[in-house]
Amino acid sequence: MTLSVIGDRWSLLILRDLFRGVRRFEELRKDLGIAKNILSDRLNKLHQAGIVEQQPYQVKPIRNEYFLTHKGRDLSPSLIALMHWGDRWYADGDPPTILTHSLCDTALEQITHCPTCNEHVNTDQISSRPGRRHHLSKSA
Amino acid sequence: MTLSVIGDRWSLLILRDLFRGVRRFEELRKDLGIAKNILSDRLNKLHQAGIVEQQPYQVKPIRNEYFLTHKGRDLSPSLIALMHWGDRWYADGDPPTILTHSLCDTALEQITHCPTCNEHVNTDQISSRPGRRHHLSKSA
DNA sequence: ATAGTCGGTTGCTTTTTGCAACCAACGTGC
DNA sequence: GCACGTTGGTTGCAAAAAGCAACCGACTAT
Repeated sequence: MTLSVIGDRWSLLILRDLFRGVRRFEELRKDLGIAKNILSDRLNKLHQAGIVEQQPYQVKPIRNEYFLTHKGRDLSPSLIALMHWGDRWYADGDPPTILTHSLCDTALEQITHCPTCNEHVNTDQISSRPGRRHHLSKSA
Repeated sequence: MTLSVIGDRWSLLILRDLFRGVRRFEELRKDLGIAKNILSDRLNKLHQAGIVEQQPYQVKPIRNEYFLTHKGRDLSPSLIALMHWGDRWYADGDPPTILTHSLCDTALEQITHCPTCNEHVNTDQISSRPGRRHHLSKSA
């Protein structure tokens, strides 16, 4: 499910840019180097999925600015985590984008937390178990 | 960069399965419904990218089990975040996979944390600023 | 020995993406 | 008012990626 929405070459990059405050079609296209028809298609699909909101800043012809919905902003932990991963393993200088706490401008961290032990959990202390459903699905 | 490695329809799903403990080719194929040639290709690419490790459990012909490397396990915060997002917005019952703290079997949480304020940050308190580099790149 | 499974590879079809051309409506200069 | 550039698209065609079916060698179970 999740990846049927954002699991292509461009959607996450578009979302990252929207997150970063890029709003207009042409800005997105230039920044990402994406073909216009694909960008158009992805923005519409993300809109249909309720992740992106279109706000016309002009009618005749309709011209939109693109914003993240609540559902879209709710992807931020994923984006932060992916960006940090890229920074750790592919850093060749300063990271291109830093997400910060708007109140103090500090770069944010992602923490995996155990509510029972009330402590930080690092990656080799993570197990997995299936949910109650029988069939496996593509929820992530 | 990041998305040139994991930004396709299957890689994240494969990683999620590996994370979940699926080890063998045929298991992956059945679970995901992916074509064999694509699975073969993705596993090789992930191997080349240093994300997946191949351990032969049989020679003649060589047959591998697939494991995550440290670099691969380091994607877990991203996977957790994406799975949680899917659970929140597309839940139709119990989540298909639950990641837990191996010490106490509690389902894990993802927290966005500000090291300066030393507190949890929710999505509408997040800003972004560019890193020092001039050109924009695809690091996440 | 026969059948079935596992982990692939090869070749072909279908789907997705990329690219270039085009277009309508606006803004800008004159 | 008119030419010219910009923005935000759409359309049509070529290229790349993914899906599908067939095959294959080595093992395993009967």
